[in-house]
Amino acid sequence: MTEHHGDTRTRIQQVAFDLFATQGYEKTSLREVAERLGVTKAALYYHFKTKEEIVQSTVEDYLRGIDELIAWAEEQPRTLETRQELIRRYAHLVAAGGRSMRFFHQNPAHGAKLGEEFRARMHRLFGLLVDEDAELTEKIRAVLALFGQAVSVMMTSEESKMPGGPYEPDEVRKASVEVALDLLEPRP
Amino acid sequence: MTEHHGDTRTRIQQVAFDLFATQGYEKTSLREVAERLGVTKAALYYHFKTKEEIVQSTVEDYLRGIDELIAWAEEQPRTLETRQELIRRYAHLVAAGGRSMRFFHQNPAHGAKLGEEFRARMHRLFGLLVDEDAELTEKIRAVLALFGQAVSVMMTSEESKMPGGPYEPDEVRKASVEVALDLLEPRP
Amino acid sequence: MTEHHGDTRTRIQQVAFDLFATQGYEKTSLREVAERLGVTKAALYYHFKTKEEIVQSTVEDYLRGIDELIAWAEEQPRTLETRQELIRRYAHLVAAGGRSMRFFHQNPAHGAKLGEEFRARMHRLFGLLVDEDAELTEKIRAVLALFGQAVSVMMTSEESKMPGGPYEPDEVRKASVEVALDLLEPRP
Amino acid sequence: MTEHHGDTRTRIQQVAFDLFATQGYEKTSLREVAERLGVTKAALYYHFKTKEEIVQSTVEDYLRGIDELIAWAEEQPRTLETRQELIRRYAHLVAAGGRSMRFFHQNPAHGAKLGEEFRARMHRLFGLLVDEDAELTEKIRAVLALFGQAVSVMMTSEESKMPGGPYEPDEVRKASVEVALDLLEPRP
DNA sequence: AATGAATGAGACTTCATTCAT
DNA sequence: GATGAATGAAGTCTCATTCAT
Repeated sequence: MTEHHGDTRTRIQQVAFDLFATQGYEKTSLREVAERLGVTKAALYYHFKTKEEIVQSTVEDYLRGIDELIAWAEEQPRTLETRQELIRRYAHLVAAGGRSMRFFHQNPAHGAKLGEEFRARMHRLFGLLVDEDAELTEKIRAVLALFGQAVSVMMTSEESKMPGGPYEPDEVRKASVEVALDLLEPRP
Repeated sequence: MTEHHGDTRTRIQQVAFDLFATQGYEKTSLREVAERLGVTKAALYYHFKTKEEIVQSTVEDYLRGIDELIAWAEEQPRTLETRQELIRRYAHLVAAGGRSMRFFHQNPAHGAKLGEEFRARMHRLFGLLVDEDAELTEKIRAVLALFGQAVSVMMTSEESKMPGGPYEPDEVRKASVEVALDLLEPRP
Repeated sequence: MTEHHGDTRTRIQQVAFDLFATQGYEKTSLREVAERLGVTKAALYYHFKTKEEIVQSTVEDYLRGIDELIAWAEEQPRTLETRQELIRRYAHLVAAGGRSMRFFHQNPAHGAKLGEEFRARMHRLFGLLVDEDAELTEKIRAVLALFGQAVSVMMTSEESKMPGGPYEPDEVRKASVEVALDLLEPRP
Repeated sequence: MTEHHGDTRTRIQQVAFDLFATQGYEKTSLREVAERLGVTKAALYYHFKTKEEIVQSTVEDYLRGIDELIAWAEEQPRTLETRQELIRRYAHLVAAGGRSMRFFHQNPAHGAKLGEEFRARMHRLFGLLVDEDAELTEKIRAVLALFGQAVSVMMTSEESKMPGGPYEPDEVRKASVEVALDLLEPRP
């Protein structure tokens, strides 16, 4: 579905997202994006109808990935094995999501539309990990298992230098999954 | 230390923060805050020199609390017992922080100054929980033990309805601490 | 006519005028004046009805002095001797005017009222120094004879450090008068 | 060096400066400028980054002219002949300066930057006209020779109607130069 | 495929001023 | 004699967006 408008389009998305993730969506003006690309603001409007659309188009794949994951999980039996696989797959999504994923977690309160869409998906994932009548501690464990995947990616990024780091993305993903699986392990 | 400017000052902080936490700092205009309070924008400027100052002044206590916690921990022996107590105390801070804490976690990329100050503190807490040469999984566990406290508060708030909820703040705090302590438990 | 409202009134005038002369009337806010005095803005309004009134009341004496000079000159015969005495007296006024005089010359475009009143007086003084059908060079000499008195005072002030200075006010006044009288001397 | 932004840019400078010179920089709002041009305020900001920049860009040529004059004079022998030529050239600059020059002399206290830059140049010109250890009267004569050029231009302008006027700009320039040269003439 | 010029809305902020106490 | 709290008007500036070229 990603039309091939040359590569300016892609460069816009990249530059815009790096800025969005660093400074926030609101704080980043299209003037800034345009300047950094060496084009005019108007050029951005040739490729995208609105500022929001830059976000949407970039984030689309990521959201679709989550949707597919949800769809898959809903067809599986509600077993521990499924839950574990869910985490494993989600970790891959998050790791691949890169920019997109960073954006969501850095701009949670980001103007209604997208923010809400993202939160909705998180809730459904959560619902797939834990029963409504489960113990509170179990619920918290589930939330952390989920959030843990994002946190790990953040820890990897250059800016938020973590002591001992930096780590290889893959190494981090494996470790977070390990921690998450442990969190999902049933307690006596 | 908070001067007694009557109570308009306090009302401004409350209204402003509820809006900041809900819609984000940038998306919330002082016009909105003023209208909701039934005063003019200029009135806000009588009490605070700048929009940022509304945030700063409100968040001050919370940050100071963390600073004190850090100071305390740095004087303790680096034992498991200390780390556990650190989490317990941090959980109390977060629970009491309410508005302030919500703001930080919802606006992490918020304009340099405050955002950075907050992140710096998180790093120091992290450094107190785990050694620099520890296993990566242990580090991730530490981060989650910390973030877990914030996540819990969010789960309590009305908007982000969590299935089975809402829960009592106290109940949630205890549960998150339990999960966190478990995460800190040394693995073989 | 200067009521004796204690001395706060006078202190306000002094502080205000130093700021007006340094930064300009518009650039100086009453907040600044009040702060430098250690009182509230509202206090200024106890002593003066408006910002403009601070100026008016302070400048009053100076303008009245000029008015009297004009009145005096208009009763004298239109001789060189009179013109010379006019300059001498004007030089004294300017030297005594200090703050007031500085203000006028630093804020010539200052909002209609006062600025215009001042300019009108300059014109009348000018008319007393030179005939309407005189040579253009003679007119220019007259203007400079007049302006020269103000310029001298400015040269004395600390900020606009003049090489070789600073000079004694009195010394400067005498020198400027000398130059001015020379300018008025009839040319062949 | 002045980029060719079409001619709106130039119209802005003209309209703005006429207002600045008439009412002062502070008293003139960009709303006023925009209205008089039949554009929106935002249009001004397309052409100039700030209100101050409108001034700067317009005044640039004038300041550069003075700089060149100073540079020239500093390479000449310090003779009476040089000083006289300095005045002649300065008179031309001032006459050509028109709007720019009017602005400086009407807004001497204008916000630090530009005002200070202008004053600095005046000081250097002054230093070129007179030795540091000269008689005080000689210094005053030099200052008047300099200021005289500006005063003349002001006298020409429509608003400050001078009796017997209005005069031709060129006629005025010649007369002021004559007066100035006389002021520079060495006294016994 | 992109630019130059412009707009309308609205943001933060500052100011002179008022008035009950 | 002065303050604390507030206001209304206005100011500078920024932004997302449009459109003819």
